[in-house]
Amino acid sequence: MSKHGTSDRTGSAQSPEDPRAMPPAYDAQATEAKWYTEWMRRGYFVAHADSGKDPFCIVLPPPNITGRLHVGHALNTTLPDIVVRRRRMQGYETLFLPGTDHAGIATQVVVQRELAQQRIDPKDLGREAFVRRVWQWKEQFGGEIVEQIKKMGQSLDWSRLRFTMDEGLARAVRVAFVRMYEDGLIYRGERIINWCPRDTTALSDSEIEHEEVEGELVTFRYDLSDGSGHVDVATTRIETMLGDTGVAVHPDDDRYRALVGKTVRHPLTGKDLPILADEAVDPSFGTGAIKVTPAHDPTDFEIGQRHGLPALNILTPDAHISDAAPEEFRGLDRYEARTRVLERLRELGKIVKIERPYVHSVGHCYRCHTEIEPWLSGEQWFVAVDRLKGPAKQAALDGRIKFFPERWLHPYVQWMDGLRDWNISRQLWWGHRIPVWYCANGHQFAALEDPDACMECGSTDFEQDPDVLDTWFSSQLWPFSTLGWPERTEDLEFFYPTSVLITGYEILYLWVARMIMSGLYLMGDVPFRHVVIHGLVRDPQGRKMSKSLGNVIDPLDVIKTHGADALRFALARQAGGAQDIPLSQEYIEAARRFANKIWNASRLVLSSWGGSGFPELPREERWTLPDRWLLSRHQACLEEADASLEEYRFSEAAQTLYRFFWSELCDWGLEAAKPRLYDGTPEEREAAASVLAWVLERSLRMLHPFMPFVTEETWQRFGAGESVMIAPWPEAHAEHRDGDAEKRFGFTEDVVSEIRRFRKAHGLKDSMALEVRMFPTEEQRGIINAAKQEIERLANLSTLDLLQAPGDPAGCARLVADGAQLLVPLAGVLDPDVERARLSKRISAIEADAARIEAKLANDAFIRRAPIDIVEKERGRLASLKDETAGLSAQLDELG
RNA sequence: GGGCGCGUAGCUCAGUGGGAGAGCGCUUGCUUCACACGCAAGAGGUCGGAGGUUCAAAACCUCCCGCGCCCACCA
Repeated sequence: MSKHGTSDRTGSAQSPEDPRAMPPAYDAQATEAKWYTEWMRRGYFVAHADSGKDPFCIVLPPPNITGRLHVGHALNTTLPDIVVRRRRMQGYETLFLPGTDHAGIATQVVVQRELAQQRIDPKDLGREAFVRRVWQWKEQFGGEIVEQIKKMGQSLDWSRLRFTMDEGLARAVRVAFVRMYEDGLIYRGERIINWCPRDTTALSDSEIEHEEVEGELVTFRYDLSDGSGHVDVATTRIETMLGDTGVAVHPDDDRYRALVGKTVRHPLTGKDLPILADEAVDPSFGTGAIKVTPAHDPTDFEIGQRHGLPALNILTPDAHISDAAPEEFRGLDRYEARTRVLERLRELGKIVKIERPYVHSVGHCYRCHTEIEPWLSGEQWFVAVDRLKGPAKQAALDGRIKFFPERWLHPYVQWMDGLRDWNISRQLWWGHRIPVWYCANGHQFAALEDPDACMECGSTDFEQDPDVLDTWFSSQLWPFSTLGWPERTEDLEFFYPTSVLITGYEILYLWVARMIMSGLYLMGDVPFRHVVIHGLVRDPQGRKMSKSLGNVIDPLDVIKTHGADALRFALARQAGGAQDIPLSQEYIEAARRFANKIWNASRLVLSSWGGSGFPELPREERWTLPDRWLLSRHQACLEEADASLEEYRFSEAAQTLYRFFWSELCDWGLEAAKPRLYDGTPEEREAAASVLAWVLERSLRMLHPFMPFVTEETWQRFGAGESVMIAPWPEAHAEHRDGDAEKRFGFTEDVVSEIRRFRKAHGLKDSMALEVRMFPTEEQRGIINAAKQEIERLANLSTLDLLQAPGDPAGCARLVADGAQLLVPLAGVLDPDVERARLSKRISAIEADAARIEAKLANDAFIRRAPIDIVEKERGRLASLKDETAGLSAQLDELG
């Protein structure tokens, strides 16, 4: 790449050899293809733990390898990249660490589905062959995912790419498991778990999605065994009564006090079931008595435990009626059984009433959406959370971990409070196999390495637990397992705790909360200091993106047509306050146009600026009013963007930059500089170009985290360094803030706009230069003199004459702008009707304004209580409005 | 049952105590030496409703209406 600045390009025509030659339209495709490779080649993404800089680390939430990414991932990777790129420019040693997640159940399901299409039953393949198939799947989609992420421009350190089942992380999982096992935090137990009958595996509480379902609440009758009466109980799952082993009432319930200790007779099995008293029963619900089904309901299981009731499991793993039930129901699936049991009870006259529809909440599998069965599946592995949740809660409460936005703290704390032991065993093949072995002599042991013999007795007759771990068990280690834990690597020492975690609210509990627990337990410190929660990307109608709706957007399609910068900016511009993001074509197109705007603004500035390197401002004495205004606005933009980004308010920062760049820099700053750029003395040209170059170059740096490609491509043309990626984040210049310049330039904007309005109202051609006279106040005279040629150009005036005495308004159209009277000697040629309409409209608008202010000022309480500067401001506004109406009204009178 | 978010221009949304904003769409004019992926001007809003606090409310408080989400062992 050739260096620039060896020749003076000012005013010279662009030639193909000119390295600054820029075509009139920005070419995102070419630029993006070029720069990502180049950044990689130069090693900009690679972190160095020994650089001596302060560390800044974000681990990417690892996408599942279930398939290609969707635009939700574009958001998920872009927001952290924005943060990382800015911190890198601020001089931190940044590590943005990529990886993918094996996503146990989710991936197993998609691979099974694929096999099903080839009519292959995983059981026929066997465990090992099946797992090999999944690894093949991983190789394909893991690779595609990486390519997708690269296309988005994310500055991830690919030399540290990890996968939740790679060798190092498998080791981490083992060490974590064994440590927790030996510490008594992991135990094996038999209790009711959430069972997905379709995936035939247990699920944790967090993997259940509750949904309102219309069912029926059936109240049926249990007759007392001694025939002396009955107890009525209600249920929404009548088939489970096949597994009833008792009836329970509240101990203080007088209605049933006499029945406690007696038995009822099961109408379908003939067995006697005890009536017992337990605090868990809510006497105010239904009949106040409940059927107890220990094998199929968590509450009932606990009641059964307390009272020594047997657990009668009447369901098979795929939710058919098991052999434990009476013969006539065996083999039925749960819904058929529901109907049949109801029929039988009705025949027996045991149905008391049926409430239908009865809306209640039912758990569904978060992967396949099948109704969950609370089920006694046999032994499962659990993480005991009591010792983990306290510290995890405390870390958030005392601010060691901060949530952005802060309102997510409360759901987190509440979730921790209500947390119960975590079921981590899954009856799947794809995942980290539980590192526990059982020997023929009944020993059970956990081991870091696959053993050759039983660690207790040396027996070689042993086998490993067939289950795998919940995929989130490995995910929870992500912030440190990826850095090398359990080894005390340089990376781990340097980058842990990581700085920020940025992710969607949907995995706050599944993932974020657990990383905090495990980080505190295994590392002794929080896994990250800030948690930034963002929303979900939705379709333009606000619907979730899903394959079944067919509204999934592949980020690569967007990038192909609009560019990665456009996608990034569109997302960032809408990513505020953890709100969901309805991603519409319009936003993306607006962002694409913005990239083009950046390109063209750069084109203009670079064609005028002859320097090379970081632009330097001219001496302050040379700054014109538009310069001062622009520098002031630019500084304001930096301050606002910085403040927003420190709090991770991406949309706010993006909007601030967008507005400054387009509405201020381009619409006014560049336009106001043109008189000097095109018609000024060489000194004026250079000064104007330098100010623009200085502001633009810094603006490109500020925009770089959002739009890395277009900013790099344009920034290169300054010849200020290797890459904008590693250029410093702009330093603040508080001294550039200039309220006076902003006020004065605001006046010139008003004058220009007023003249443009006038021209438009009368349909005067843009090409027709107007002559305008004014008799300004001293203050106005100063302002006009400071920006006369700018006003003339912006409003397309032939001359703007400043009179020494009030001019004769006869024959002139009168305009007012911010209290200043402007005379346009054109009255004779203007349509009086149009002029009258124009004047009337302006006058009534002003009068409405004035009336409101007058009412305010007439309010005694306002004068007394409002701050003096507010009152003065209103007085000033009123006075100037009065001035304006006076002139306009006079003219209206003259027109008759 | 508990908690949270949202309701502002036709659409999507920003705006948290002092003159109602942006993008897109719409109307009108303009190929002017960065950009028609553009420039300029304009139309369009009882800021969900009702009370309250305040000199002053789109913003703060209360209630209500509507939409959405999360949590919960409502049998």
